[in-house]
Amino acid sequence: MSLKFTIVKKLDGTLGRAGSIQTPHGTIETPAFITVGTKATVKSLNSDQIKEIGIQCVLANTYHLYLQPGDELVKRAGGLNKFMSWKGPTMTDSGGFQVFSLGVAFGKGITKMTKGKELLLPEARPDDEGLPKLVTIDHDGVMFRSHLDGSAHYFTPERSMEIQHNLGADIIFAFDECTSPTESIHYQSEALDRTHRWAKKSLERHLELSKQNSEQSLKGGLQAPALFGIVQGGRHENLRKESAQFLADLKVNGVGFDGFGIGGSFEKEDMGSAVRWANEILPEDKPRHLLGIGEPEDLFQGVENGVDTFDCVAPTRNGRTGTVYTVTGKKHIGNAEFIDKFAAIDPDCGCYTCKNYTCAYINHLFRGKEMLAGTLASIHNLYFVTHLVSGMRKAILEGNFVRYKEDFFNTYKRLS
RNA sequence: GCGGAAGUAGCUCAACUGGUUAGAGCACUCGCCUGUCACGUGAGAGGUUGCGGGUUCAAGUCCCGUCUUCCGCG
Repeated sequence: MSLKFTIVKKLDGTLGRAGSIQTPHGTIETPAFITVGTKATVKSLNSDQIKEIGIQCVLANTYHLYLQPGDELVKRAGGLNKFMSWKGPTMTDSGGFQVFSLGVAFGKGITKMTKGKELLLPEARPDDEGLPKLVTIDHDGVMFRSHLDGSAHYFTPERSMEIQHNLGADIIFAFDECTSPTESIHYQSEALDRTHRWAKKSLERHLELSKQNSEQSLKGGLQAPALFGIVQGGRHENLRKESAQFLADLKVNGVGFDGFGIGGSFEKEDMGSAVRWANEILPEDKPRHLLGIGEPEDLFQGVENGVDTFDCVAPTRNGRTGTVYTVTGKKHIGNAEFIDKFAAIDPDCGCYTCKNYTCAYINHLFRGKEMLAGTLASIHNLYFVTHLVSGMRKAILEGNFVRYKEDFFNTYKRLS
């Protein structure tokens, strides 16, 4: 496999560690925050801006790129890196999250992270009646109805691997079923069996394709990616542990996964323990990615519990919709208090936005619905989160992680 | 000066022949967003219906007066 993971230093008394992941397109120093670029673009930013922020890696999406412009086209373009003109490491998600986001979550306001356990009660679940259904799950795969034009597309683990190999990211993920936090333990268990069955099929097909790829790469084709298996199991300790063990042990012709993703949806307070259950079992010498997690408090929890990389839409989506991160918490930059605040979002921030623009100006851009608004806020938010996590790495290496965390939460308050 | 039309939320406009608590869009205020269906979305505040009389059980709506604006004619 084309990936090498090295642990440089561990965080005493926890599962945390600082290390590096070497990929064909460069090294990711971990812990690291990875930026989401679903459709081969970090929304509103170009490659130079992504690089200047200090972003190490971009994660794109299989389902979206398969629908548009098509994985074959991306392959013809020379792969994801060339297509989007990004020289650093890349990942692609398998489409497993869309089983959830376009499935049971579609149009119902259910999110990956629930707040308040009442949502987990069956009687609080929204009714299915009259709502559009874009996903049908069966034993072998998932039928998606395109959110773009309604056309039907059947995804299997094998198909997801083929698409991801065409896209050509450095790290790809097994096709899984991301379940809703509102599902019963019975359903979670059933879904987990599916995810495990699909994990094996993903690995098998991946190895076949890798063999073909390596023959092609001698002739100048794309290098074979590394494959991460995904741990599921919802909020349940036994399922999480079972899943971690299954994936850790899974081998095809003596070859296992190159790393692991931890997926699923959580009740806010349960996330840390769900991650710990998995990471206590997953092999220490393989990298672990926590899928779709990204608020500052969650990132600290993830790192302490042994997560190496994260991806999350929060910095970019929040930025585009007017919420910015500051050392005292999140703020709505479009609010009236910023109309005439002629100072940077954070005077001590080193990002391009804070070095060049005032709150008043960004407030004006949001009120005027100017495109630059989302760009400037995204730059700031990505810088904030990226450097928060790289700061954790530095703190682990220097042995002052606890103080780093305390200093952060001394001023940072959650909005809600 | 004469004739006509129109005055309803900050703005643009609704409200069948009089009939509950005068609505909507935008703007405004405040939320929300965690492997992107997303430059998305929810809620709230905001009106003595130009002003003054009258008819009626009941008036944004009908009548009279008055003010303002627009159009046409002098």
